[in-house]
Amino acid sequence: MMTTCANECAGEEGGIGLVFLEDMGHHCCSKQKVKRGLWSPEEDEKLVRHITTHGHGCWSSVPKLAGLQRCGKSCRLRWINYLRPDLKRGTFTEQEERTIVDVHRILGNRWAQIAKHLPGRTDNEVKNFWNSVIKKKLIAQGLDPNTHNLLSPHQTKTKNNNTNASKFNSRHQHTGSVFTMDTSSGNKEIIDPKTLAIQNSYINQTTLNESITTFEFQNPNLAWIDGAQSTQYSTMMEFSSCSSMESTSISNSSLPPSRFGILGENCMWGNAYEPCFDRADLPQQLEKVSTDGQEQIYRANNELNGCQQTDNAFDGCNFNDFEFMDSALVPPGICCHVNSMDHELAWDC
DNA sequence: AATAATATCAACCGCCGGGTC
DNA sequence: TGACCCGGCGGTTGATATTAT
Repeated sequence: MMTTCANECAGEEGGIGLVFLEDMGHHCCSKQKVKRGLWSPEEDEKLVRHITTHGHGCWSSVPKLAGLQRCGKSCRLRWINYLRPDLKRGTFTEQEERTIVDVHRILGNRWAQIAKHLPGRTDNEVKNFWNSVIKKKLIAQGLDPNTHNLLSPHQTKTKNNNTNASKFNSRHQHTGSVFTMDTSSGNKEIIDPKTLAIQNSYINQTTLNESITTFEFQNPNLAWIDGAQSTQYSTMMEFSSCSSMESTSISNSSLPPSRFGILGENCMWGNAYEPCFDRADLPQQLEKVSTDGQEQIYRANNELNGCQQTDNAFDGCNFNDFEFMDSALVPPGICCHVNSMDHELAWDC
């Protein structure tokens, strides 16, 4: 028989000098006077003593059993976010910071999921750290913290005066990249990135030569890769050919190194660099590399679209600063560049 | 030293999905 | 089948700490 929280909470009385909530909020404790605000050391002690002795059981019954004038939700939150013995305190390490950025790129604001990749950290802690630190760093580097894509010059100007973004745009524009056109599908269905994140997008593999293999995300709804809402082509990435999941590096490639990692059991994340030209003009602005069945492989022309060499603008900037630009999910089991975690995300340029 | 502005983070609020009746 | 409860989650708030003026 289920015991209702309201019944359990009935009869509780507020103490003197505390801030109590009456007749509002806390739907589970609507008939109870509950204290709000910061927890006192005495309350913490009561809660810890109760949970270490009896376990929390039903959270709604914890306040009464522990002698607290809080609602069950508040007790649960206090325990999970602050009193739990396995919590890691202190500032986030660089490794943790990278993990947050990497996983956030895949999952978005799913803080609880992200926190699972950081032992001892809570979703609340991760969320606060993101909002107060990481978000600002990304913006300072000209990246949209929501999509992890480049901010447009306008957005960059609006959100931040830092000029790194425009510098990076310039650099990006002469990066040769390989793409593929999906000429067989007219499917423009827009897919939720979060949904895509849990799908096993099939990848088509094309070997261009002995050392370079390209992989195509065949799902035509690859909006997620470059942040566009719907595209009919998908970004290609270059990988060194190898036969296992062992770490490898790209050789003899004009591309900056791509980064990949394994996320959970069923998916893998990675990033690549995208071209700077308008998608609508894609076929005209790419040099055809090869044709393989229905797929046409293109390489971006370095001189296209008015993109000029602007290396000087990047003196002193490490390309690693921008390695986490674009990302995509690929299913596990393919071989690719997997040394992402070896790369430092250098926040300072 | 005083005040204002900004950053940090603990806690709350409201919603949602799953389970039970 | 619908109402209710609970745990969990993400967004937001507000108190406090820190930094700038």
